[in-house]
Amino acid sequence: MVAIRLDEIDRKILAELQADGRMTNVELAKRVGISAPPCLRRVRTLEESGLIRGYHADVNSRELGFEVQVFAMVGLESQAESELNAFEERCREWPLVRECHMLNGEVDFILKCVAPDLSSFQQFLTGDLLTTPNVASVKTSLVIRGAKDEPGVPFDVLEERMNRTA
Amino acid sequence: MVAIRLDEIDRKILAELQADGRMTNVELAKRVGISAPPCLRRVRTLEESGLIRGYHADVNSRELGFEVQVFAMVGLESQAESELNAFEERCREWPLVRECHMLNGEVDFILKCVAPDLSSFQQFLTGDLLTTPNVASVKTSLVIRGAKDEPGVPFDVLEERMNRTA
DNA sequence: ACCAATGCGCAATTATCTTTCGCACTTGCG
DNA sequence: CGCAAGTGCGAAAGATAATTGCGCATTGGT
Repeated sequence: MVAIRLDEIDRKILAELQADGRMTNVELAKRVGISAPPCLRRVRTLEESGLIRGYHADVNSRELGFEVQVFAMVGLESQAESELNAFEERCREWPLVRECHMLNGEVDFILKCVAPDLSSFQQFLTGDLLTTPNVASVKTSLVIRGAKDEPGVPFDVLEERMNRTA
Repeated sequence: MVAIRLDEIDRKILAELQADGRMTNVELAKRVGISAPPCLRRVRTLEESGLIRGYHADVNSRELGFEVQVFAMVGLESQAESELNAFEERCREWPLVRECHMLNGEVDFILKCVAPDLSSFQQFLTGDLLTTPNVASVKTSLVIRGAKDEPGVPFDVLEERMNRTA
């Protein structure tokens, strides 16, 4: 994956598509100040370079019946690379685990999980997570309420940095 | 927001749009097994009902220069509702904070943060987060590497539940 | 059995995307 | 300095997709 040089227009495109991924190409072109064809070419380039990984509908999981969100801090017995990989692979296979990040510090992994209800989660916790070999400790915290949830890039910060460097 | 009754087709639509938010309506209709017009009508209904919150491009923040990801566990002095709201409002204003969740247990909030580099984050930590009134303790953990990151709904689990209930 | 309501599919219109072409600007070499 | 090659842009035309209106079938209730 080559490092693509991004100009102001590319960054605007990314910001707009992050805000509204279904925007039409003509609308996008209008907003970033160029005509449609070169705009589409830039988008394609951004997609092929991997800077745009994809587009996803943001589905309200709570309304769909996943009312429980839990963060789980996991510590392992062994931190050998093979063991770390093995645990990560397990996480990829568990549908209730939506995110898995390896951390520094005393905890090895943090997992973001969803579940339809508490008993479903407990079932997963005791039946799957805690019975996984090499798992030494798990501390879970229920999400009481969400105050902010905007995965993505803060483009305002990015612009500021670019202007400083330029 | 009324509770919408979802049939199999609606759930397929949600799953497909979560996987690929830019899919054309005709392609979507083909995949879920109906013709284009009723498919579009269903999508509009799902959007208006709030089940689909929006569509977003998934931008590779690391490639864009945000190489640092940090989870911050925050404890407050006072957990009065007004204080909780005040802290949440702060989080919404900080661009480096992408997620803020209120938790049960000893920690009051967990924050997912991004930053261009460590010093930027430290600047935010010492300059903003730690100087915020009512913040009692902050424990941060750097993300070493990400193993899974698929925000959204596990539709396979949902289908299984529906079939069991039906 | 009838009627209303809901949802699907067809067809036509409208909007959008894709492709091709030509032009202007920059870059590098003679 | 001049010229050729490469790159990016905008305009226009053909292809594709989205949207709307309407008729019909199915369902649920009377």
